[in-house]
Amino acid sequence: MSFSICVAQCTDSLASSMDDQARIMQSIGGVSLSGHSVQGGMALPPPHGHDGSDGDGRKQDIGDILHQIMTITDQSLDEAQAKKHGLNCHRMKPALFSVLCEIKEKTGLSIRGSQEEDPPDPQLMRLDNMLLAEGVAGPEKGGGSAASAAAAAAAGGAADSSIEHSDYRAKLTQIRQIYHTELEKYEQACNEFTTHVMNLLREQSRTRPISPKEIERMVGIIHRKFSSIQMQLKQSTCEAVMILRSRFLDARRKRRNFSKQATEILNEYFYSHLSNPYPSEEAKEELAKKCSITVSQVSNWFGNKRIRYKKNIGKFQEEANLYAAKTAVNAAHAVAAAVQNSQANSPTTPNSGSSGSFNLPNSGDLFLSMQSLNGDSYQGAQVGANVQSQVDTLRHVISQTAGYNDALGRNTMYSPHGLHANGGWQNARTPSSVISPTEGPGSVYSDTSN
DNA sequence: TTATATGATTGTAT
DNA sequence: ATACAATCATATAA
Repeated sequence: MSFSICVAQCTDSLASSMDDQARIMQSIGGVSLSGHSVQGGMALPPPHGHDGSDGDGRKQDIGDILHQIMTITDQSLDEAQAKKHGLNCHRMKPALFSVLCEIKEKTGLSIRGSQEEDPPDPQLMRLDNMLLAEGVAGPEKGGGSAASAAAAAAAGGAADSSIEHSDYRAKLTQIRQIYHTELEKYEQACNEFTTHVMNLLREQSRTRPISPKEIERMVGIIHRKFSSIQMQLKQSTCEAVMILRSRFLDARRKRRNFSKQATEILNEYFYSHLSNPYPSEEAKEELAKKCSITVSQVSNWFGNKRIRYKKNIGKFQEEANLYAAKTAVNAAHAVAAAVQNSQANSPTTPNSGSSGSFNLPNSGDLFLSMQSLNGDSYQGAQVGANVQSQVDTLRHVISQTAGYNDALGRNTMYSPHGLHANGGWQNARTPSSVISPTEGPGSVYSDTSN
């Protein structure tokens, strides 16, 4: 797609258009003018200074002029210039010119121009919309190209998500840049060419019958040609974007399973927060760091896990038991320490951090896990209940690592108390503050059905 | 090979 | 914006 093609195409249409005119003129010279009067009623003015009443001479005169006009393009520039000047000064020129104009008007040549206003091409609109949607067209986000590239890089570096996306964005920016410069180039070329042609036609309109309307038409032709070129540009840009997109999508689709360790960590968190498996932003960041994955991957993982767990709790029971036991083992130590600590401090006020704000980094999680293990309701006052009893429960749980399932294949111990039949954990969004008074111990197992 | 598991994407609702 | 649900496409187990 280059300017030269464009010019060539435009020139083609110009040439063909001019051919039309030439043909018309030929027909005028050969037929119409040879008659007594011109079609349309306008008679030729009487030939001044020509003594002969001889019609043949007059015809000859006109024929000469027409011939000169027709052949002017065959001659060298200087010759043509001279001829042109001569013709312009010819005494018959104004009359002939006006006659030609009139005839041309009547021949209906300009009818073709009537259907100019092109309806908005649906395909072009489609392309425009897509480019807009992809952020190629439209306002440039983030200022200049360098700035936006930097912004993309910064976003990719600082915000977790798009290390892989930054590359995509950079490429997209590149495409956009090319698109815009090309577009500008075309616009400029179009304007240049238009003014050039207009000047040319204006210049020629002194010797040829060219109406302003026709110039307008010609400009229309040029513009259409250029816009078709623009469409090609848009199309290829779209294509490039699509290719880029699919390539990156493919790359992202080519998933790799997380490492065993990462899955372990995620599962541990999930099952120890079974009542409310919605890690906060900070928690996600920490998990992401621990698992060496991105935060959005953590989000994805939890999203998938929640939904898949909920969908088939029975299937995950074993896993639940496993991780519950695992966290319990860890908890045992931590709690033991906590017990010692609280005993040393004050028995009546165990760690008041019921919202998971223990001093120890993990103890919040552990508490929740114990609540789950307990089979008791998991909120508020229970958190502050006798620590020793929780330790007992832990021992109990640890002793039966296999667990036991009820008739529905659900373990009676590790069901998520926050999970409700109607659809999930939503009601337990804020674990530390939500209290479910209606839910007594034992009643929590009857509501998980699928 | 098929079947299941799993990470990612998309569309939708809130 | 976030979560959910459905779905895709691959990875891995059978």
